[in-house]
Amino acid sequence: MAGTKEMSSRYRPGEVESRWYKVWEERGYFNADRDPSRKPYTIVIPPPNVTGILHMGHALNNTYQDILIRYHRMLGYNALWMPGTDHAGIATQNVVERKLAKQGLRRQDLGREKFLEEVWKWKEEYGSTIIRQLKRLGASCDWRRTRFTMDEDYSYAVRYVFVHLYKKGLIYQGNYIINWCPRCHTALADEEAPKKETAGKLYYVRYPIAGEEGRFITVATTRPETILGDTAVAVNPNDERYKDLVGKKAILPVLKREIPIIADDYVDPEFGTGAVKITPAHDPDDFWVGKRHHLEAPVVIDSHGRMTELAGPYAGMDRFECRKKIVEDLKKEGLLEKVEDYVHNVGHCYRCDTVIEPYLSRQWFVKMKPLAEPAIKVVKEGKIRFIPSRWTKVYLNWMENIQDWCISRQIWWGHRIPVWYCVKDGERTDCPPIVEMKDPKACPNCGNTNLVQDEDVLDTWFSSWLWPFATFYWPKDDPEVKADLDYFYPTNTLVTAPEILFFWVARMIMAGLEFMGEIPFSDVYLHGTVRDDTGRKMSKSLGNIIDPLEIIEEMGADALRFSLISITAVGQDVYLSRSKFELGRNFTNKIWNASRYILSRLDEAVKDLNWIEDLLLLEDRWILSRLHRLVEGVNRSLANYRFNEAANNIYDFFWHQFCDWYLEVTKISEGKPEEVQRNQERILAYVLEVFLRLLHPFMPFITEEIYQLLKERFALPYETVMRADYPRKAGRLDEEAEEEFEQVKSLIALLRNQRAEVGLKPADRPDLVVVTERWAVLFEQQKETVRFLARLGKIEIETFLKERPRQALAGVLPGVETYLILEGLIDVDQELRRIEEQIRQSRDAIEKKERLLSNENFLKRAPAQVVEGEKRKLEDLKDTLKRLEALRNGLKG
RNA sequence: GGGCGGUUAGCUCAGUUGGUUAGAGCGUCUGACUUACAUUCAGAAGGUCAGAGGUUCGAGUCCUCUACCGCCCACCA
Repeated sequence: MAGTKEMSSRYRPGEVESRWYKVWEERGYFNADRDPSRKPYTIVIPPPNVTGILHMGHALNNTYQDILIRYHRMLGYNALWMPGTDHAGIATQNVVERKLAKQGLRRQDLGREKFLEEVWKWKEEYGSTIIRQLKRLGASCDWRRTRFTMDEDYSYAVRYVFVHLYKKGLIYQGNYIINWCPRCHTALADEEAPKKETAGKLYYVRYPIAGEEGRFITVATTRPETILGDTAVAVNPNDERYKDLVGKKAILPVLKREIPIIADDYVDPEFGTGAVKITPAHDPDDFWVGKRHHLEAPVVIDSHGRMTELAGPYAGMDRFECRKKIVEDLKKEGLLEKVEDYVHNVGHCYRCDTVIEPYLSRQWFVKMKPLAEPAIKVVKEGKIRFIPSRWTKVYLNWMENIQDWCISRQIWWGHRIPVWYCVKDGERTDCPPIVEMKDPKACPNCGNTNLVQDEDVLDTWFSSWLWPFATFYWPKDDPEVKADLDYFYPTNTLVTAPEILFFWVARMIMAGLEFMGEIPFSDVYLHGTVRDDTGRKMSKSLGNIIDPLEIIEEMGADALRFSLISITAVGQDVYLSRSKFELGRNFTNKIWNASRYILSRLDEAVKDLNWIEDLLLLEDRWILSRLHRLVEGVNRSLANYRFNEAANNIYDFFWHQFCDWYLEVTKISEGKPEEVQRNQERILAYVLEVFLRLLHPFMPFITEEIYQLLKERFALPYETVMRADYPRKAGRLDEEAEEEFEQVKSLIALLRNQRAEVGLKPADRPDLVVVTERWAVLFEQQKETVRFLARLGKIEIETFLKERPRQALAGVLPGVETYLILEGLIDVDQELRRIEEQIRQSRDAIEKKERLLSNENFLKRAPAQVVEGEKRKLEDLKDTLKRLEALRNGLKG
């Protein structure tokens, strides 16, 4: 009563959700502290970028995590969801650079220190946006523990790891080709240099063979300016055409340098001429060929995209100008065989669209093979499992072919590489680089105090891969820290998108094993990608995003969460449109109204949920059994990460069993003693209460709101549904009640169907005669239910037909005939035709069943249970046919 | 070029180890303001489970091949 009066028929999620989130957070319900008396359950959040705003992918990802956390919290685990954000080096730096650009400034104008101050300022101001948005979603993280990958302690861990790996010989410096934007003058990650289909030309160029006048080897290239940096021509070792040329020299056009002709499997004999020019300094593939064959790598294009001194006569020219010029020169020399139009993929700077220049430079690497081996082992041994399991193969395949990891980035925002060089007179000395935990004061080799730190910062993933333990202040030498780690690590489940399986997941496994000596998590749940309803990935640039916050505003976080989970099958991509969220919105509305109704129905005298076994009616036994079945199923589904299955079962139970049937049946008061009615009220409240706990991980807000309203009426044992026990022990399953109530339901369904067919109005209440031996007792008991739900007048149950009612619509169920008395509405001929049709169908079915049951192999090999079932079905079919035939004869006669 | 996913009702998709007459949501059609809910209720129509072959007493489900769609990886100049 208190509360029920204010309950309007429209649920208002906005107010409810912000109110409860605040309460939960204030009361510390999200917090998890070490508690040896309870088992921990830990999830680390895949840290969103500080620049991030919540998109649908986050919404899906974090809903899964929140369901897992809330579920386990209710199961009694000490559940910790560790939150935080990632500094996201390049992305964040770009955001701040863009902001500066509006004031007409470049980062170089500010200088490193000032620029970093700007980034930090930006981070303080906007970095918590996504955290606030996660709260709107209902995320039950322990926010006290929120970490950032650039926190001081975290940076300590990063440095520790670098030093550790360096000392172990797993970090080294080497030359590498990176994506370089000559306009922005910065290195770009592969994903920041998207390949675009570009119309270009394929130039066929003749390289004369040294010492064999008039003989050529023709190569094809899209970038003739790189000829100047060629140090070899390569052919496939099995290519008969060129076999005799391997080992000989070709003369590089223009520069007239002699370069070797080499054989390498990399060359595809089918493409172009089957001969490839090798430019190790300006093509990533050629770079590796060059490595294998110990070729020189002259740099002919500089960081501004201009030709270097090594380009000889072209020095100082722009790379594209040079291309034109060199093509002309080749033509003049008669070395240009032909030019073809050619469409190929070229990397472009995602910021200014400049064509990327592959650029050779010195970078830091991590040797991956030694780290990968144990990480392969734990997956093969099943210590870490992927859900869905198909990702196991993808993971192993990548790990077994792993390449060394380039960890240096030429940007400013990030963890500065902890390497110092000994410098004298502005030049690096031959002293080895200094790599220490403490900033060095002097070179340990020569005592020189003029030390210069490496300019570069570390790849963002070099800090992210430590997330599962660095967030717990590892490797701080502190008993508290150690105890915390010992308790919460390894974590349980990692929930993420497959896009970062290699970037992040695989590396966390390696880091966990290397630094903790233990796997970082045991389960990896990989969910699908969120797409729009035409199948395109949702992205800002495509303009096809559906903003989760808008959906939350409009329909509530519960509706958003439930809709997402319900329509996303395990590991499948999900195609979204705004209308799909109506599913969840309508469900909240249904829950709200059913609850409102139940609360209003409860009699003053009803003070507890303890229903009395002896007073149970069929429908009560039925709904209780269905509830217990649901509890069992939901736990099974959740244990197997089948979130959508759990959600859909809960939905179906509540809407189509509990509301459509049970709630309706309990409205009948005729023939129900007072105490039985009171008992049903208790069951209504009981089912609702269990249902709320069952649903809570999916829809935390509305369940809490209603739970508290219920609490005003009943002495519920829990302060909050958040900390209530999850229903898990299935109560008794009452198969008899389920079967019998299904009989009643099908009788009602048949009658409703017939009513609709003849177009009866709701107010029309025809009488009914039911003839049945099998269900006579049951139907006699359930007369009121049938009468009420099928909107009938008088019902007579007979065990045999005394006299066929003349004006009646007949129906047949196994073991049952029904006669709906409809004076003046029956067309005998039409009736006859309808029954004839049913007889025909019935005979077909019987024939099919008899064929099956006369098959000896079936009888011999199928399980007895199946055979029994089929036999019973045949009996029912025969019974139905018999009744139909009797009906027909009756009508004819 | 490899690997993976998908193809089931008009649309979007479920369908756990092979076992009744293959389900849901939306949409469509018919009817209803039946005092919790029109974000609702009752009812209906709609499927040779992409195609072919195989295994089996029995296949949407397992195997092989084909077609189309999509994704990921890869060094085609």
